[in-house]
Amino acid sequence: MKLVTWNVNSLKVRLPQVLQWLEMNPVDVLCIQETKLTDDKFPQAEIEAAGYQVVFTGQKTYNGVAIISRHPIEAVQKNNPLFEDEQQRIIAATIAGMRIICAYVPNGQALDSEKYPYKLSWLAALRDWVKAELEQHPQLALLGDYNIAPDDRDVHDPAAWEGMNLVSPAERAAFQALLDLGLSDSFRQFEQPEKTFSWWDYRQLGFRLNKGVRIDHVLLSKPLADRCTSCVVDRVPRKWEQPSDHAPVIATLD
DNA sequence: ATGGCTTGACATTCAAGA
Repeated sequence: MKLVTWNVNSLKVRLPQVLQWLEMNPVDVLCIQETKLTDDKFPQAEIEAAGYQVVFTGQKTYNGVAIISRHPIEAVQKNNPLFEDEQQRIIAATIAGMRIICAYVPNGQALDSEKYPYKLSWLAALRDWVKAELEQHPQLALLGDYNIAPDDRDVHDPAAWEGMNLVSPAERAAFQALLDLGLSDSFRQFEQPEKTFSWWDYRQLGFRLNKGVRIDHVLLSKPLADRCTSCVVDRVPRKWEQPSDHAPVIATLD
């Protein structure tokens, strides 16, 4: 069982790469973020033609999330019922007995931006909702772009980033609060190469110089974490022409 | 030096991303 998260930064631009990647990597569940498409423009037929089911919720220009699955998709929930939000950032569904939550956490922009308190309250509401979901679905996976680098190991230059958006103590505490629900950062269940990241800036040769951050995560509840045999970042599509600035993160379960 | 890419939109510059 392979569960994947990938921020595609516009599905309109990236659809050929998503289909190419799925052909090379026949996964069970692919959660994507930043589709940037209203639902009437979503390429459902193309994804179904590739042998997958898909559910999605989007809006114009910003945000938008989808779950692509090889298995039947049931009990779809769009957005957090505990948090009124016009921004389309969450879609959840039950697939193969697992509760799958695909989340695009607000970026926050900067600590003095009005988007930063929005990010923190959004994360607090996510925690409350995931807690309730866990009580109903012990087998739960929370995949997405968290816009949080949980640890200094997850930042190419921790000194330069200290106290900044993505690494601030309040954001890291919000991430820890999710782990405290009993979730496991599947990437850290295993020995990993140093300086493994999931996002690199388009500018200033960010990818070539590996100036990145690890902000895309697969969190697993205990029953799923116990079945997890690996979690890796696939850097291959980041090297393609006109890539997303994020790479897919793949968790494999027995 | 807030620059440097990339995407999308009531575009022909601006907002937003991270």
